[in-house]
Amino acid sequence: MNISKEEPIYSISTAAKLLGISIPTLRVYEKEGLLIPFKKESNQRLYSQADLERVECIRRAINEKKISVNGIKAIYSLIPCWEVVNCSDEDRNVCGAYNSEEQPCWTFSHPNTICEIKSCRECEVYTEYSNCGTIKNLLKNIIGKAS
Amino acid sequence: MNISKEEPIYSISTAAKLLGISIPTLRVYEKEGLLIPFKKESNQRLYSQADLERVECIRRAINEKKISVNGIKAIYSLIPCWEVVNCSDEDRNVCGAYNSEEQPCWTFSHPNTICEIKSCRECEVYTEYSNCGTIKNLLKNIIGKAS
DNA sequence: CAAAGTTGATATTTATGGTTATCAACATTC
DNA sequence: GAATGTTGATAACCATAAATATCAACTTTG
Repeated sequence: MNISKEEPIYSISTAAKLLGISIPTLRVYEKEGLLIPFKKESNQRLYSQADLERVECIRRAINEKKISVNGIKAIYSLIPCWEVVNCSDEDRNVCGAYNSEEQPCWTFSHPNTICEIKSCRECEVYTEYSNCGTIKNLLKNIIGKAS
Repeated sequence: MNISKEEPIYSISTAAKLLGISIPTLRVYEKEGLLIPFKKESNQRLYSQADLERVECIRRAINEKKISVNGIKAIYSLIPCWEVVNCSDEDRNVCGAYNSEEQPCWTFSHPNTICEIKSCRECEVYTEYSNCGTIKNLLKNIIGKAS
């Protein structure tokens, strides 16, 4: 079931335990914009299974591939979000994400764009294409449609 | 004149001096596949003005943007070289670069592909699109043609 | 042919990014 | 309402990536 994988159910302490890392580390990843945990009204974080896998992915990039956090952010910023969400030319002009090479698009607020109302945590760009090793495949697919 | 900017004229010691870095650092960048200096028959390296600018670009990524060397390599690997050189489907199947997310395409040998005969140092992929902040623009252009 | 510069490789240094510990204030739970 | 867990923030730690120093062997240069 897809729904269960996306369901935010783990508190930050259990998430940390399941991942074998500390709580501050999870907060740092979030602060850096690598992660968007669900937040309930009380501002408490909740993590889904998909979130945990995402973190494992990030950890592999840092610890095995030796890519720095800022490197990961730069890579995320290359995702052609404008094509995935198919935003308008006007949107692109005013969108900080479209013109950034340092921050993932989901770290921006998107006033006056199609993304304004969307929740980035649930956006396809964030959920589908910022996982391990899918970005180049996305590029292949998108560009493939052209030629 | 374009020709003078590409002309390999600086020895490694003068290149290092001009850049304000040490000789081993230049060798490391090369070993990592970030740089392809010209080599004369004697195996001695020669650097062009364009090479120097390229190194400055790399240094900015490392020192200011805080992107690790492996991060830079991963970013370079996302350049859609297959589209730039317009290689065939068969080429893509056998090309290590097409399927790598860790190494820039120019760090591969390309037997039985269109790139086999090309010198990567002079290839458009290497010279045009692996400089500071041009990759996302390249993506915008290529994808723009599609829609 | 002597001097200066190059080669690749290894060892060393150093700067810092990634992680964690700790804190007071607040929220939740039973 | 007592115990447990959360929040954000600051400070400390530590592993290691990035840079450099050094080496013997070999080239080039004047």
